[in-house]
Amino acid sequence: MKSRHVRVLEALAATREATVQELATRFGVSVMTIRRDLAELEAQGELTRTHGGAMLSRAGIIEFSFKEQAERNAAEKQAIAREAARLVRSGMTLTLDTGTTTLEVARAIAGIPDLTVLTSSLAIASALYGRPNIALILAGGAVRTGNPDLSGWLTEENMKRFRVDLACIGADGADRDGVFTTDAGVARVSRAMMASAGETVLVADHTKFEKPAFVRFASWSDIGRVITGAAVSTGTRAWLEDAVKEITYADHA
Amino acid sequence: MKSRHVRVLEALAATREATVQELATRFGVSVMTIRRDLAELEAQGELTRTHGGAMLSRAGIIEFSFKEQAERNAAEKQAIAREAARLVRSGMTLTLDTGTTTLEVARAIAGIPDLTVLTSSLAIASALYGRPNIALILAGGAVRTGNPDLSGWLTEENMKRFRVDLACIGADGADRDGVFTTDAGVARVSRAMMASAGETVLVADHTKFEKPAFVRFASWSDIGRVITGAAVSTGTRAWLEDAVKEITYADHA
DNA sequence: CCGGGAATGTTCGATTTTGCGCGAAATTGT
DNA sequence: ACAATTTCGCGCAAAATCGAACATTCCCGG
Repeated sequence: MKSRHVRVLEALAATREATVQELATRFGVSVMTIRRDLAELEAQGELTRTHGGAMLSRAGIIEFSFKEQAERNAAEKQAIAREAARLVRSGMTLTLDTGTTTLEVARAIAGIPDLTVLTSSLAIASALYGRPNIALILAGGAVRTGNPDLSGWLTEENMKRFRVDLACIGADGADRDGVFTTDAGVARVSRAMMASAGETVLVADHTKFEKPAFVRFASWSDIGRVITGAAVSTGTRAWLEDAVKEITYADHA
Repeated sequence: MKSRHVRVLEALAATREATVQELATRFGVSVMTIRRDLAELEAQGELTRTHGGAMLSRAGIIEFSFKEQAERNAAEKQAIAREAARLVRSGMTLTLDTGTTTLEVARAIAGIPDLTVLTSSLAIASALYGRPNIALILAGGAVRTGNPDLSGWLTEENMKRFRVDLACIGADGADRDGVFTTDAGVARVSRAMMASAGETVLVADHTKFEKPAFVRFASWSDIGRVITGAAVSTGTRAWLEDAVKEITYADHA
């Protein structure tokens, strides 16, 4: 039933409006069920009901959607994000890398006053869009297919034009030799981010460790701080604490 | 058992949602076991339970919304967009300005093969995201508050780095003296777009004419072609046809 | 081979969701 | 303005689902 709510909204996102009858046959339920769905969604402010159907809410607001990849270890990532947010003070400038973990960081810092955020992720841009307390700068570049983010030479060059207090970067893998990602273009963007930041913090959940991933874009000497989950193995902690000065193990009870 | 948790998430990553029954038969366990799995995974924030099954929690719908008169003259704007799409051939490069009319143009050209689109609008980027036939480049810059688009010096400089076949620009107003918009930053971006395009086409519905709007960002000599609605007054047509070579009046029955 | 604990299966009452009938309300056509 | 048509929503009953308590099976070290 909850899933049908989402589907109704998706249907409306495409056609802008739909009749009760259409939706009922589309989902194979009775009209009364659709009516109840629409009533709830209207109560949530998601749409506006009309006679015989519904249209997208708030007369004249258009909604668009990017698809974000399925997220794993959500609770751990949120705990990591909360720790990362503690590094951020009012008035700071920071860059946020692409990734689901950094997206959680974006959500965690959304309430801090007077921030300037530079990012290459459209997902993060969406999450912070409309916040009056955050000046949001999107690096230009080619939109990657399949992932809502930017990469390419333009993205890199744009990154080099800025200097920020803190770079918050993610990763697809990490081992003794350094930090990895799966996409070469994203790797170059991440390097540019680190180069123009006063401090670099790596946010990565425990599953990323001991798992290399195609492109090594940073060595541990480039990383000033690591925030990860409490579930990292003791074996990993051994060499990690040797390679990086500041390490935080975020705990999600 | 831990492996089943992962496999449940994998199954959901594929189908985005599943019923308890499906999962139970799929893994050869009882429904109660699946329920317990789902309860744990929900506690970890990995998914959202529904009645009868579960769906991905952060199955991320990323939303940009902007408040403008969108439904106003929607049919006319779509007719204009269809005409504009006829100018676009496979293999072309083009820039799309911010605005609801240009957004309709983006939707109209979404099916044309092998296009390269450069835009400053997050709404357009959203509409064209995921299309394999369109190489999408987003100009960098500051995200405007209240409107899902980019402006500022970075946006302008990025625009200057490209040369495209066609620039499709919108407007908030137009009169004998030229073309207007309400935001000075957007005006500068539009100017940069026109400067780097081989041809410029203005798309604007009939309500925009005889209505200046703060910043004049183009004179009629900069505009190669105008596409508007059939409802423009004869008085306006008189001077417009004198100022611009190619004019198309799109008709929406 | 045995015992303890965790995972799984089963039963059954409570909760939620769904569909239908009918009168009220709204929209449309004349 | 009036009437015909469509749509809406409330109450109630049927169906499905959920969750707690208890029984059973599996795993693993001693």
